[in-house]
Amino acid sequence: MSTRAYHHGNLREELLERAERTVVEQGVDALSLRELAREVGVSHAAPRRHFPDRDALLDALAEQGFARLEAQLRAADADDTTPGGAATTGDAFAARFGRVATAYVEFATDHAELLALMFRGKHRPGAEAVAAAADAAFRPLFGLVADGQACGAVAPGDGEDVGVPLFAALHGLASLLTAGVLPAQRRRELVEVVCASALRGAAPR
Amino acid sequence: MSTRAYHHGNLREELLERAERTVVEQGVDALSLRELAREVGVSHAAPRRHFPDRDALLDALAEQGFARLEAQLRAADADDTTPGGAATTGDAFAARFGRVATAYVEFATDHAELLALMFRGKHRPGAEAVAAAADAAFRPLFGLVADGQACGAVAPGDGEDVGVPLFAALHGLASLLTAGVLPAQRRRELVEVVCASALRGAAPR
DNA sequence: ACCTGAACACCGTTCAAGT
DNA sequence: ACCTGAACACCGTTCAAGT
Repeated sequence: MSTRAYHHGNLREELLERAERTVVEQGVDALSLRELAREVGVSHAAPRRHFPDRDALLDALAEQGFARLEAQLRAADADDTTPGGAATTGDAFAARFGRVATAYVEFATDHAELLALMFRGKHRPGAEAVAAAADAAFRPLFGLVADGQACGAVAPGDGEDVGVPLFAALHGLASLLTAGVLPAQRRRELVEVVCASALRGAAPR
Repeated sequence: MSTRAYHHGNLREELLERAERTVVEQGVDALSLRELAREVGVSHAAPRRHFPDRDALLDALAEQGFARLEAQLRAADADDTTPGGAATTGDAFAARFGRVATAYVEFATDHAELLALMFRGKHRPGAEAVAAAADAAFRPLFGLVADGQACGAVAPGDGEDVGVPLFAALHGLASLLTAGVLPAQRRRELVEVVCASALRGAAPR
C-alpha cells in the first residue's frame, strides 16, 4: 500500500487533513482546491468525487473542527483534580467551569481561522451534519450547567436560558481575543475575570 | 456634473457604497473588484488608484462598518425616554444598558456579513484606521459602564476589567445569533436574559 | 492626477474519456 | 467506482499607454 495506487483509497481523509493544516496556518482564503490536489498528488478534478464544491469541503472542515472542540472540552472537564470526583461544592464547580472555559478560549485562539470557519453560519443546504457536530460540541457546556444547578452553584430553571449567558460570555471573549480587539497576552487573566462575572450572573438569587 | 466625466471625481465613495451593499446582501466572498468596477462603469484597473488591493477595500469597509456601529450605539444611548436625562438609578441604568445592547445585537443581525468582516482580525499592516474606528465604536459601551459605576449599579474598579465581561456577553450573543447557533427569532428574549445576567455579574458585591 | 486595455498567472467548475 | 485532461468563464494584479 506504499505504492501510489490509481485508486487512491484514502483521498478524502488526506484532503481533509491537508486542508485543515493550510486553513489553520494560512487562513480560509488561502485554501485552493487546485493547490490542495497538487499537494496530495492528484488531478485537480479528483476532489470533486468527495466534495462537490469548495463549500462542501469547508463544511466538512467545520464539522471536523466541532468534533475537535468537543474532544478538547470533554478532556478539560474530565481533568478533575479534586479528590471527590465531580464537583459538588460551589468552589469546585467554579474551578471546573474555569477549566472548560480555558479550554474553549484556548481552542479559539490556537485555531482562530478554523473557529471563524465553524461559526461562519451560511453552511450549505444539506449541512445538518455541521449543526449536529456543533450541538455535540456545546453539550459538555450545558451538561456542566446542569451539574451546577444540582450542586446549587447555578440558579434553577430552564437549562438553556441559564446556560446561554455563560455560553455567550465565553464565546464573546474568545471571539474578541481572536479578532485582536482584546490583547491575546491578557488571555489567562481575562478568562478569569469573565468567568467570575458570568458565574455571579448565573448564581441563585 | 451629470455627464460621466473621464475623471470620475467620486469613484472612491461610489465604490465603497456599492461594495458595502453587495457585502451586506451577498457576503464578502461574493465581492469581486472586477464586477464592482463594471457596476460603477469604470475599467477594472481603475479601483487600484483608490484601493491598492482587495484587502484595502475590505479594510475600508470594516472601518466604515465600525463608524456605523458607533453611530447606532450613540443614537440608542441618546434615545433616553426617562424624564431626568442620564440614568441615575439602577433600574434606569439597566434600561439604558438594554437599549444599547439591543442596538448592538440588532446591528449584528442586520449586517451579519459586515460584522464578520469587521471582526475578521488580520487586517492589513497599515490598518490603524480600522483599530481606531473599532475603539471609537466601543467607547459608548465603556462610557456607559463608567456611568453605571457613578450611580452604583456597577462595581467600582478599573473600567476595562468591569466592562470586558459585559462587552463579551453582548458580542458573544450577537455572534452566536448571526452564526445560527442560537435561533434568530428568540433575539429579543435572549438579549434580555443575557443583559440581566451580565448586569448581575457586574453589580457591586 | 486619474483612468484604460492588454497581459499574466491563477482560480472553481464541468464533462467527456480513460482504467 | 474513481480519476484524468482539456475547456470555460471567471478572478486579482501589473504596467505601459493614453487624456
